[in-house]
Order: sequence, then C-alpha cells, then structure tokens
Amino acid sequence: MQTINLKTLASALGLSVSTVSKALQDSHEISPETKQRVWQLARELDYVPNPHASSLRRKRSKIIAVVIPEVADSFFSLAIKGIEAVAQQKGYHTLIYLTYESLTKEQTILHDFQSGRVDGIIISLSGQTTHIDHVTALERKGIPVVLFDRIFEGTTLPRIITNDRESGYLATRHLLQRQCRRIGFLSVSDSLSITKQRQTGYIAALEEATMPVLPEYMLTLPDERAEQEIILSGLLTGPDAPDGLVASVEKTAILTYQLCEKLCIPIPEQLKVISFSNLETASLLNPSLSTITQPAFDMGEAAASTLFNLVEGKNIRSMPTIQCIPSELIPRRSTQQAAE
Amino acid sequence: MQTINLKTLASALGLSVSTVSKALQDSHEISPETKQRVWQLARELDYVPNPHASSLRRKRSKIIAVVIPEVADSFFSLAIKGIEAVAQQKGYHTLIYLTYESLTKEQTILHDFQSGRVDGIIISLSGQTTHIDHVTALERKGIPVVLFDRIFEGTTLPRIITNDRESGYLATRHLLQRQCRRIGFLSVSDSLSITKQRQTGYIAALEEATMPVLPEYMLTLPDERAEQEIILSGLLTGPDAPDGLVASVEKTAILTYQLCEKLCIPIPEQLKVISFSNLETASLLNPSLSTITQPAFDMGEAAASTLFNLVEGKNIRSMPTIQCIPSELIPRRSTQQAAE
DNA sequence: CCGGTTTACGAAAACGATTTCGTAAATAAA
DNA sequence: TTTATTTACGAAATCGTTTTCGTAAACCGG
Repeated sequence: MQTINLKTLASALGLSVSTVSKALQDSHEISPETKQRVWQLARELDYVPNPHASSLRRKRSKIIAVVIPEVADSFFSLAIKGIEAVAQQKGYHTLIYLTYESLTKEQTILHDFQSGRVDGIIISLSGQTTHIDHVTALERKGIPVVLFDRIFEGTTLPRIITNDRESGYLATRHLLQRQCRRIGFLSVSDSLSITKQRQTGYIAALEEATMPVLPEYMLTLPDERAEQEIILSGLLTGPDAPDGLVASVEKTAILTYQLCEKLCIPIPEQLKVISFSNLETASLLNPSLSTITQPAFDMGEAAASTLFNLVEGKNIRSMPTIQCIPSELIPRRSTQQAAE
Repeated sequence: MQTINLKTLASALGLSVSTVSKALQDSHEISPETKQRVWQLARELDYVPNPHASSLRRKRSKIIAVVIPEVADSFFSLAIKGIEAVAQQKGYHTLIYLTYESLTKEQTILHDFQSGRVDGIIISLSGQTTHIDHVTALERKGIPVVLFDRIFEGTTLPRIITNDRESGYLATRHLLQRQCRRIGFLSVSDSLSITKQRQTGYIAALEEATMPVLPEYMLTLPDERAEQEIILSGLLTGPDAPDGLVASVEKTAILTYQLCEKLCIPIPEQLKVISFSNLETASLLNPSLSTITQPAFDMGEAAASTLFNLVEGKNIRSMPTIQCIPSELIPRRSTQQAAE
C-alpha cells in the first residue's frame, strides 16, 4: 500500500516527473497523447496530489481561516454556512477557530497565520477586542483579511456589516409607534462597535421623538448569569419600570422572557420586547418574538466572495471597502398592541 | 519585508539550518547556550515555522477534518464547539466541511483526504448515506476516522453515539404515562441508523404497553415543506388523530407547533409533543417543549479525544470502539397532564 | 538545403522544514 | 598515554510539487 505520487506515475509511464506534473495541469507544453496517458493512469491509480507539497512550492494553500467568537449561535453558525458554501464552490478549504470572546486567544490564533498557513482570513472580533494591531499586522504581511459583522471602526480593511445603527433606530421607533414611553436598551459588556451603533440608533430615535434618554434605562449586563438576573429584575420591577425593551443581544431577550415569566410580567401587554436575533424559533416563542434579523448567510457569502477576490488579486480597486447588507425587522406578538 | 525562516535565523547566528531546527525543538544534541541564542533571536524576529514544509516532511499536519451534514443546527454547532475546544487545547487545527446531506458531496470531500491533508477525520454521515466504502477506504490507508452521532451500523470503526433507542423508548413511555393512547412517530426521509434506533425504541415501548403499533401513525415526512404540511395536517385532523407525538427530528416538532397553531389544536391538552432536540429556546416555546436533549458538546469532545488518541497512536487497544453518552429527557409543558 | 521557430519533453533547482549521518573536539575509561 | 565514548554541531538527503531552463527533434519558409 505505498502512497502514489508523481514519481510513481512518472516511472510507471516512462516519463519524467515534470512532464507528468505539467500533463496533470493540462499544460500546452505536453502533447495530447501524453496527456491522455497520464490522465488515465492517474485516474486508475486514484492519484491525489499532496497539498502540503503543493502549498509549499506555490506559496498558496487554498485554505482560508474563519475566526469567530462563538459557533453555537444562530448568527455565526449560519454565517459559517454562507462562507463554507462559497469556499466549497471555489475549491477552497475552511479552517475554523473560536476565540471565546478572548482577545488573547484571538491574538494567538492570528499570530500563527504569519506562517502562510492560510491564503486569507475572515474574522469577527471578540467582545474584548479594543485594538486590531494583530489584524493589521497580517495585512501588512500581504495576507488578505476581511472583517465581518463585529468590525473595528477606524480601519480601512474590507468590512461586511449590516445596518446596525439604522436597525437600532427602527426597532426603537417600532416601540414608540406602539405607544411605549419608557424604552430600555439591553446590551452585554463588550467593546464592540455594533453594540455602540445599535445604541446610537436607539438614542437617535428617542431624541427624534423628543423623549428623554435616561442612563438607567440603558443596561449593560455583566457576564455572570446570577448578576444579570439581579440587575435586570431590578429594572423590570422598579418604580419606573420600562414598557418597552430593545435587546441588542439575543441572550438578553431570552433572559427577559425568563424573568418576565417568573415575575409575572405579561408580554406584550405590560412590556413590549424586540430583539436583535437570528433565532429560527422566534416565531414559536411564548409570545412570538419581534426581531431584527441579520442576513447572516448573505454576510458570510459576501465576506467569502470578497476575500477570494482579494486572494486572487482580482480588481482590488473596484471592490468596495465596506459592504452593508441590511437587516430585517420582523414584527411579532411581543410588540403587538392590544386591540382597542 | 522578506519572510523569515530557518535559513534566515541560521545565517544571522552563524549556525547551520539543522542546528537551528534542532535548537527550536529543544533537542538534546544542542548545547544550552546555543539554544538560548536561537530562542532569543527567534522571538525577536517573530519566527513562525512554515506548516506546509513541516507537514510535508513529517507526514503529519496537525490538522483534522470535521465532516457534517449541516452547521446551522443546534446539535452540530454545539458539537463543533466541543471538537474545536479539544483541538485547540491539543494544538490541532480544524477543517470543516458540509455535505448538505448529499452522499456525492461526502464522497468527494473524503476522497481528497487520501492526500494526507489531514491527520484524522470526524464524520457524521449524510442522510443519504447507505454505505461507507468511502470511509473505510480512508481507514485502510491508515487515516483514523471517528464516526459521530450519525453512524453506520455494521462497522468496527470507532463511534461516539447517544442512547437513541433507549431515548425513543423513554420518550414514548413518557407519553404513555401521561395517558396518551394514540402515539405517533415523526421522522424525515433518511437512511440513518439513529432514526431507526429511535423508532425501534418507540415500538418497543408500545409493545411493552400492549398497544397496537400502527403504520399510519409512523410518519416519514418528505423534503418539500409544502408536502410535509399536507401529510402532517392530514394526520392531525384525521378521524383517529394522535393524542401524542414523538418527533425524532427537531424540525418536525417545529412544524407540528406551527400546524397546531394554525389548526387550533391545543398543546398539550389535545396533543402532547416530545421532541429530540437541542434547542436552547425549548423552554421558551409556546408551550415549552419537552425534549430529549443530546449531549452535543460532550459528544464532540469525546469524538475529538478519541481521534487524537488514534492519531497519536496511544493505547489503541485500550480504547472502546464505541462510546455511548446518554441523552437527557427534559419534561416541559408540551407533555404536561391537566391537573385533575 | 539551411537558418529559424515550434513542439515536447527532461534535468534540476526551488519551497522550508526535519532527520539521518558523519565528524572534530572534548571527555572519560583503561 | 591510549582507546572509547560523549558532546555539539554541520552536510546533505528527503518530503512531493512546481517551475524555470535547456535541448533534441520536428517543422517551416525561402
């Protein structure tokens, strides 16, 4: 069971290694008859070229890396699917790395890519990430990088985003139109630009409606589940409890649902909730949850397409450095007004 | 900005390439002083070894492949997380491939692995897969393979599974104990052993209770959404409509919920539902869904650990060829009996 | 028939790391 | 002091492809 390679083929055919290699690549230097002989034997012996040798020689691996904070998540898993679909179709292989929201892990992972392991990188930043020196370092070494959803502001790297600010604005206006007058904003502790954008939109909507923007209604939940419960319960049962919530993170909406059940706060009668979320089951929740749904699959596809264009050096100038794919607001029962 | 490699280091230090290589591997052949010099310069110049060269020479890539039918799925995405966690900790890299339930794609993907691209493979079979010649071919070439959840019966390859048969049995008994007398079983069209196992458990429970096993209650839904609706609606609104359902696939439970809402069939009063599912939001559904929850993360971890043991040739004999990690039945409102 | 161009192939040098040997010097054993 | 052994390093082969050259032979036009 010896492994079969170019040398095996060459000697079996009485040809040189270089001729066989060129024949397999359908080079014009090789006569049609020879090509046929080579192709046939390669098929018979089930020859598969060694990718490591090829990558070493060509300095191209046909591998990309996807670096994300989490995978067990409706947004990221769908995005991966979009990326993988394009990669598979283009003949690329996809390495996946999880940062678990840790800057240190993110740095370690990216550092390894200096080696030329991958041809390009798609990354969605960790919640801890406050600078992207480790990312730009790769760009400077000539390795294409595409930022994706959780981007960094103030960089010229290619980015794929959705309209977070506008969505935050629309979600808030959605609540205002449904007679909410004390609207809260839930986020988790991170330094992400998307969170800021969403919050900016929320504030803009309030100001447009000449409503007060109250800091005590803008909750940043800590990482600890127990603390989260205490803080959010405090808000929900306080004297001036909100009658509407914009959840900038799916997880906070779920927490809200659980607490409202426990605290007997009826949704949407007493509290209306809308969440940034990609849950497929949003429509089956009790009550069905109004969502801002991000185009995860499309964003993955766009990121991958952009990356492959960069990798293959195609019309780099013609590509927009930033692409925005809009989210969709899907109203459901959790923000429904009582019929009068 | 020339790329830095062993030769760069060697000439900068006045040493040979082989010495530098050995020093970096902390070989005993190298004196402590020389090692220090090498390490320091490597750190200063931020040397990262070229993995393709290394893989070529060592015939070991420190890369594994994960081949699954789908990723935008609560089970598989969580399993990936378990796999990646172990891989990262062991210093391995993870390639991910989606088969989209297609045998052809599965074969194409696995065929490429003959090249030595990866050190080992974790695979969960596509729904179309009825033989695993393409898998055993790899094993014969000396590439370790671990089957995972969707296994093939009648192979001696290492497998990680959960107790599907028993879970099907327990789910059905759960319904029987709650006074269901006409219990249906929902599946989708595939040739998977896990589906068969679950159904076997379902049948066993019925027989144990001396209940009739009726073929019209065992529904295999087609791929088309429209047809699914017609068939399932037919069952739910028929003269002898079931009063309990075991959904062997999450998707069928969701469909049931949607149809019941449309058809005004109250759950659990008129129909109790329990589903194999890893939905985090099961407890938030309307009504909250009783589930058989698979230990996705643990199964991923176990698959990865097993694979690494095989790859590194550790105590191959001592490893069980099949590991079963039990699922958990979580009763919720969808199977609750009315208080009397 | 003769210089010039194709055509079709092979030799050999990469790519960057690992590993097997060989060997001078240093050390230990006899 | 002589022999044996260790220590610490370098030369060179190797992994399997790709790619650049070099070159016989065939082909061409005039």
